[in-house]
Amino acid sequence: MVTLRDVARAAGVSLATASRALSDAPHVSPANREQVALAAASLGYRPHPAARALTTGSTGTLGLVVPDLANPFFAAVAKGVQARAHETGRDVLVADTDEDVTAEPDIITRLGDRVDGLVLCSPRLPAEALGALLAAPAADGRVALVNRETPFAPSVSFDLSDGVRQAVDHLRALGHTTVAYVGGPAGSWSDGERRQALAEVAVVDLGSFRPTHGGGVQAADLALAAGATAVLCFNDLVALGVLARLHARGVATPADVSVVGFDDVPAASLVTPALTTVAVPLARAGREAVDLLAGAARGGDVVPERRRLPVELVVRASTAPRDPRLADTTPGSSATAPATSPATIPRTADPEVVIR
Amino acid sequence: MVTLRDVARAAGVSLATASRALSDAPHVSPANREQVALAAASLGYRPHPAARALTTGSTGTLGLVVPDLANPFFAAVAKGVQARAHETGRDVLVADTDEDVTAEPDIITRLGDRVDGLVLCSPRLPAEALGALLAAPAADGRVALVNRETPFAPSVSFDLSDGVRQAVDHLRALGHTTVAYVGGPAGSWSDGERRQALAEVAVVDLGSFRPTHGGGVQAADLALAAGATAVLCFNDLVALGVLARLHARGVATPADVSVVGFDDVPAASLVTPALTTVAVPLARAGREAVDLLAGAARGGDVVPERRRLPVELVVRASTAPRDPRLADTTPGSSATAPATSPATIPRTADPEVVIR
DNA sequence: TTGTACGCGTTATCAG
DNA sequence: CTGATAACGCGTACAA
Repeated sequence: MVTLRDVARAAGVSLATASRALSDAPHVSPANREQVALAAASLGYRPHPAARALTTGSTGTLGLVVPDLANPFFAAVAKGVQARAHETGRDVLVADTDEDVTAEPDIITRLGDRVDGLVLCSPRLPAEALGALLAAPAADGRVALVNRETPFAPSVSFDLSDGVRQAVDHLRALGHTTVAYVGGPAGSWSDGERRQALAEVAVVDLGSFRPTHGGGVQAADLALAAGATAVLCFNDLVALGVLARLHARGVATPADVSVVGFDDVPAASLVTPALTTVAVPLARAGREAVDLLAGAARGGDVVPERRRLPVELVVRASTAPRDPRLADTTPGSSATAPATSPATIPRTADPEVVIR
Repeated sequence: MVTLRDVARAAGVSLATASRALSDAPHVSPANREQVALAAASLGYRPHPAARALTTGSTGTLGLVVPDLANPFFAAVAKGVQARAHETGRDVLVADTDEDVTAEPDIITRLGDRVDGLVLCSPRLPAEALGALLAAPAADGRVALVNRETPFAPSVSFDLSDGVRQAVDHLRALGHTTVAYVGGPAGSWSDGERRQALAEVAVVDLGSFRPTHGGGVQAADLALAAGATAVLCFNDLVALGVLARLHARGVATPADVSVVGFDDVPAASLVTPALTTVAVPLARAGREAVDLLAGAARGGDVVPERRRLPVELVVRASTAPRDPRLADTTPGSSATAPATSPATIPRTADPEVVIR
């Protein structure tokens, strides 16, 4: 292994000068600077990361924690984090918690010791646990959240409420009066955000479901039972499940019922019918989270920056006018569900149909 | 920050004793051992990774290089690597090369300095470049390959030839006589492996295509033009493209033509019709690659271990008998393509139909 | 069994 | 502008 010592010797200077020359520090004669650069290049010198980390205190490494790398949602975020980190000369240490929320704190702590900053993408971690983690002085200003917000750390999330509005507007414009919402995990920040917008737009809430294909299959039957002609899903995976179940039961999409997803993962555009969905800038969120890490040196009790990225409805083939023959008559006159006053939002696994 | 020094002081012993106690080394009195453990626990001591790395020479970190984290194929491998690394107490540094083969060597070198071992998943890196990387003494026994083989490093790959055989047998059993193969990237190891099996089973080779949805769309028309009633694809993404194009052109799947994919990525089971595909144990490959790293201390010119994992055809809904009415008559009598002697395999981007 | 002291490769401080 | 030299936190010969 070639060390700085070797470079210094070859260049005929001291260790200190060699170090300064290579780190572009001032107080080095142009001549020496060049000699050192030359020697370093010809010897193929590469600084020892651990040694450097020991003295400087910074590792040149970022950490990323996700529940599941194989989930296209997190994969996209990871890709963004990775790209931005590399652009800024840093590497990224990833930890896949495999959806195990209980193991998360330990994993985060362990990772935290080895990195300069941490990007957390843990939708399911309870708020208290998250707060405790963020309270540790070591974490101060060194962690950024994605797809979730907290008073204790900067974050990059999405304008999900607006996404819901765009989707519902789209559906209403197509003449759908009874649209159902297939919710995501109960305590999840992002599901709450979606529901917030739902409160303003009279939708049949089917309850909470696992954010998977299976969850969608389960929800599809409920949506049909509720007489919905359009269903808005927590995410694309769920929407795909709904699509599959609908197809299996012989109801045509989008002729009989329209389906809208969330996230716009790659698979959304590959299925038939291609999924209408709310596109969310996942990779961009990852990139911006990295940038937030750098500028997060909040001295004292400055409120952490919260970025909320815009989302955009992508209309594809899974949505269509409610009924071609009725396309330009007045809608809303034949709603089948009884009008009820807005109740508290049901977030039980046992779906319950209410009008909101 | 709490250092070993603090622990030693709190336990009333020297640094050396504290160090030994914590690393389960011998020559420590039970009493002291306990005192140290207690002190460490109460102080919340966590060894400084960089300091440890500096003295021991090992970082407790593994590296993983993939072309695209968002590709479900690599995501699955990454997940396996991650899981196994964590089980063995190590972290993993991932590098997404973003399909940029030219940048790969640098990325690998950079990463190589920061890790104890490297798992390489670079299907497109030219053999010479790979050889050069592996020739570096620093790489000796510290890198394992996934989905690719070389004489210079251990590897975990798949029995792709057998997969092709299983797929073709399945198709033949269903009465298909004209089956087309949609190839992957020309120089790719795994495409070569598939083609090796094709040489034995008379198939219409459509040539090489980009391993994407678009590649499949492009190939579908060619398959139709070639009069194929069944098409075997390089991977699931391509197969999905074929499916989509077929659907768009009004040819029914699997009634008119059967489609088989490769890899069994999650999306394969989510589409309609669900894709018949050759399942490949991606995550397992990732895990085993990690294990190969550990035992790869090959002193001298021992030949590196090559593991080849079994694959399995998963029959779903995208394949069916060629023609229900002819299901039990003798097949092969009405092949439309002219019989030609096996020629060299066309691997140009300009597809060329040949009988093999 | 225990403690002292040195070294790992760099950066940073402080005289020259 | 330059060069000794002291950390950084830990592991480990070596001596006690």
